[in-house]
Amino acid sequence: MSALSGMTALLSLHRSLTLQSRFMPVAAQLTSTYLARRLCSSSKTNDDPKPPGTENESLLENLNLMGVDVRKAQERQPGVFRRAFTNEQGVHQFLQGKGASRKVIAGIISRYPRAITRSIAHLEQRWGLWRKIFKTDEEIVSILDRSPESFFRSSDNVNLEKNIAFLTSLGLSTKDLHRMLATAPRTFSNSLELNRQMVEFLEDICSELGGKNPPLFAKNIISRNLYILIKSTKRVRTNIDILRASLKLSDAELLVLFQGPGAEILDLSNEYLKRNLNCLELKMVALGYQKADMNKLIISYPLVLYIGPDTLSSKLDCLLQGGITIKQIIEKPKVLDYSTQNIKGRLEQLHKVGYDFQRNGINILDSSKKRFDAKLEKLKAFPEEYM
DNA sequence: CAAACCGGGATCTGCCATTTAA
DNA sequence: TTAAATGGCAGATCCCGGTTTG
Repeated sequence: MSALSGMTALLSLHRSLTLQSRFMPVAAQLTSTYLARRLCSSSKTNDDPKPPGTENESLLENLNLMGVDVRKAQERQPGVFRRAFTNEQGVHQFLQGKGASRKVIAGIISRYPRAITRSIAHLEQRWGLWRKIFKTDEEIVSILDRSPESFFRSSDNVNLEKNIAFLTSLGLSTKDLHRMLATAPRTFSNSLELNRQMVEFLEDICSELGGKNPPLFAKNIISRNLYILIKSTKRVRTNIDILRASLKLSDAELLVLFQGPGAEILDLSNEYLKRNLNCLELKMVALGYQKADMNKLIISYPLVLYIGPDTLSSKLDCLLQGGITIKQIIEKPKVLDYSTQNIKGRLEQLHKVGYDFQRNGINILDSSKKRFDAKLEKLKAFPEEYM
């Protein structure tokens, strides 16, 4: 051991790990290291219940060599550091083999230390399940880098497998599944039961509203809002209630709204949704419009409720100052998609060429930069057509 | 042909609280 | 009793362009 520890300082991390694991062939490590460590520590410190000795120190040393933020890791999951056995070397090698850089691996362990309690066999299996959805290891590594917890929080591979089968059975396309695992990876670590509850809840809503095809309703909502399954049914239910009470639509209209564009706002935090609803109403009333106008806006463009009060307020003011009416915005709400900065810039450019919004509408604001610029060139060349 | 419609793509974790398992 | 597993929460848009329509 002393020769080893003397050398590690000079060796690269990779080599030092390789060297250390020579004492235990990787294959054997999976099953036997737990025992080996146990035996090792108990032989040294017989009846001391919490042997501090070499085990914990070698863990700390390994983690430091890997560049892990040990302090942070200990704060997050102290229990991991009291374990008799951890598999940091195996996990490191595994991730390295999947193409994760040293920095990425360190980040993963720093943020989710429990990762080092997983065995290689377990990781291989889990990785294989993720690979049913992702085509490359790189994709998975990038998700782990972003959200280590999503991959490591559950050790239940059977549950993961069932989740994949369940989500597939809903009629979600492989593309949907791919996007879901990429953007809301936590969904796959949910218990199957939790996911099932949300789906059933959505189906119940459909039935409640007199819908004829609850499974399709649920599927539509999920594919339009990939985050829905990592929200609580309580949250979604409250949002549905809030919208139902505020918009006063018929059941049929609600059905269309929720599985259409409205799906995107079902996962907002309840308070946020309420606040935005209130602020929007205040703003509309202040501008001299009715609640019915607001409802029309929300129904055709529910994402308006996604916009924070300050942003929305300044965006509307900006449009109004540019000579556009609320009525026009209600007709073509997609303009609200664009940033206030963008809108402001475009309004200025259009004013310079004397564009008449009353005559020509505001659709021009809802276009990609390329298309807008092309249009603007034409306006400069043939201004008379628009004056 | 241009305008209008419409959906897609980027991205959404990291922490705390509670329940369950050993 | 401890650690592991699991559930839940807050946070808060913008842009592009393929396809359809007229």
